[in-house]
Amino acid sequence: MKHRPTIRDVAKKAGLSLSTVSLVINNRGNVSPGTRESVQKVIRELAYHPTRSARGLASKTSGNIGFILSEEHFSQAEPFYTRIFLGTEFEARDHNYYILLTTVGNQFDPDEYVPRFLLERNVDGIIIAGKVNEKLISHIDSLGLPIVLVDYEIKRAHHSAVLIDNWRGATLAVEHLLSLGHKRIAFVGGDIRHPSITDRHEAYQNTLHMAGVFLEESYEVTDEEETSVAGGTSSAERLFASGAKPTAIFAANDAMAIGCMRYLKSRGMSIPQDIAIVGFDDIEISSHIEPHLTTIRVLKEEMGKIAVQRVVDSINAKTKTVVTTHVPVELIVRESTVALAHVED
Amino acid sequence: MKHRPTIRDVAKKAGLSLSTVSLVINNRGNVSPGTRESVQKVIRELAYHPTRSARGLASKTSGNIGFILSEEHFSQAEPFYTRIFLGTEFEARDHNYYILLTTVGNQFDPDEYVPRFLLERNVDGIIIAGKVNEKLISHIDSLGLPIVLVDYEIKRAHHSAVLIDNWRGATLAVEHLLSLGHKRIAFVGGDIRHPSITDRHEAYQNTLHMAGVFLEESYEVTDEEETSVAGGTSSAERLFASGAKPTAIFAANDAMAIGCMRYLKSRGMSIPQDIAIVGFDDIEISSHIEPHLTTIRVLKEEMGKIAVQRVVDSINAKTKTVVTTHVPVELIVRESTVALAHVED
DNA sequence: CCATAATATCAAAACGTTTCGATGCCCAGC
DNA sequence: GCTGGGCATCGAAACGTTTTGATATTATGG
Repeated sequence: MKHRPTIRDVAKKAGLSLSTVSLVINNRGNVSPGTRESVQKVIRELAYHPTRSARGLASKTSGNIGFILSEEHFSQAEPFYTRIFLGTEFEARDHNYYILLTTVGNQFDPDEYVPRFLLERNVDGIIIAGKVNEKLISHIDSLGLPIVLVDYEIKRAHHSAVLIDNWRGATLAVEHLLSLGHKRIAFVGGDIRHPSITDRHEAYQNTLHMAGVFLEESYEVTDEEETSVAGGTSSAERLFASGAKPTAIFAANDAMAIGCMRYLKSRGMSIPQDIAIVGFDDIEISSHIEPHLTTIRVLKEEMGKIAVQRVVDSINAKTKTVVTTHVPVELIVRESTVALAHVED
Repeated sequence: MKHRPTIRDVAKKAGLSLSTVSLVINNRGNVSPGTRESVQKVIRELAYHPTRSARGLASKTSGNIGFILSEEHFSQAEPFYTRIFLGTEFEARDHNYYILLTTVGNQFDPDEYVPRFLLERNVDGIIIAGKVNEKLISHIDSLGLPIVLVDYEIKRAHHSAVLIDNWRGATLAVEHLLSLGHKRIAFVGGDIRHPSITDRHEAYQNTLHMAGVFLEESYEVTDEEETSVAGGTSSAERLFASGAKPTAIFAANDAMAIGCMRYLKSRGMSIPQDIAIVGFDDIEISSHIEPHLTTIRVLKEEMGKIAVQRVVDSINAKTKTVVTTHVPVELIVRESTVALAHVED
């Protein structure tokens, strides 16, 4: 008996059939309490543990959850989606799943490349973080795998999603600036086609509108390709080149806010005295950069955690139900915002 | 034909046996070029792809690599090992492996808890990051799985390891301070039992010794439990309480350096004018904190990458060979160090 | 030209589970 | 006393590959 014990060994020692042992292992079927207990005893004695691949083959189940992220988001420094991913790793453990990570390009052609774990039937459900090609999503749908979207949304198709309360976050941010006396509040957007950014933009406009503040178009820079630090710098540059004279900037995320700060500093403006600035996401750097950035806190790990719960629910559910969760946000006031010194305008 | 094609379908359509098709798939055995090609053609036509669990069951192989991290290191904020982990995720993709992550406590009792992927035979090799219980390591050894250690080392047992060039890094750091005219250079250590910290400590002592600098024991604080920000703060406090009058501090890692900075600032000392400080690791915060921290850069993602290469090599190798890699380090001079203003002593 | 070796292919067994349908049993209901 | 139905258990098939050993064919060397 050099080999690891198999379910066969357990059955033999317990004097029962394979099927009964299997039923005990999976807590299923009608097994008498006495039998159940004696099987469990034998399992303990032999230190038996079922093999994942055998189990997978027989039950068409993998015990894994696929995590899909677009390549551009999984850059070394990406502080946002990476956190969500780590959140899923934590939570998966408690549900006895493992996370398989893959990245995908912006394009998707099922004849060209399909994530390996899909081809190999190696996942029971999928978590998609951020924006990916919709063809990929419908391809996964056609495989019948449960999908949970994180920080992304698709209008027509119905999928469970874990979303940021972007509208409220952006509203909090702009109201904070308004309450400090700012009126000429610029918006710096990045990739405005991402649903999250779109929402933040609209909430920005709405909040100003409700407050009776009307600004020229030049106060909104929304044609930047990348919602990144570099994008923030170039957006800030164009903002000021356009002739706008903001006293505050609301950036669509912390990366862009940091990019703006970089530009402002390079032009000798001081933050927050000359320009106040608010970000969104509360990535780790934000609390260390100088001045510490006022921002909207998003619970990134929490989003990953919820995503795992959702996808596990879907895997176990017989009936397909979609659930959309909006995780709450919080305004974190730090040093990059201060009351407007002298009221102009 | 509603189902996914199996290897059987391929064999039938190609007019060959299962075995031959399998040989083609795995690029093995003697298959005539013509046959090989026609099989590949059929595979393409049917869009066939082998199933992971079936393959796993038959070949006793999982296609996964286990990543083990101690719980305390996988805290939400842990910026060091998390990076190594992400590095492995990247690299694994290129080798057609997936990474399964698990955390373990400081204690290890094989009768109590064993990582699930070991019980389920769901990994082909193991990467261990940082310090974990040695009993766990020998338990894995007894399973016959290849192990690669990252940022950890065990004297007696021989395992492949990916290590930081701690000696050189610490030497660079201290020499940098010496070259700026500092002599009273304190060392703040944290968990001195971790091999990496030990090495840094010894290199610190050696470098001072070579330079003919001799300091009292009070300049070394090495009895802190945690190599963390909090540990840094409390170490700094005790350093100054001991009567030492350092003009510079070499902290065993960035977290501790940041902790020290926190203490120094709270006591109204200015960095680097009153006290220069050097860290180790170059975590992301270090380039954003004020003043930007001078430190030793460690290529964390690179370490993860190398670890994957090593473990994949070991998996494929018939003969067990151990390889130790020291990844190079680099001194990054930022704002927290400056030449000593007036020479004392 | 024969013996041996290398090449190409195949049939069958093995991998370790889950699941399906069958079977016997005991008990409730009429 | 018979019938139908849940309960507990079982035997066998199924899951989709790889691997092993056999066999037929072709090449190689003396």
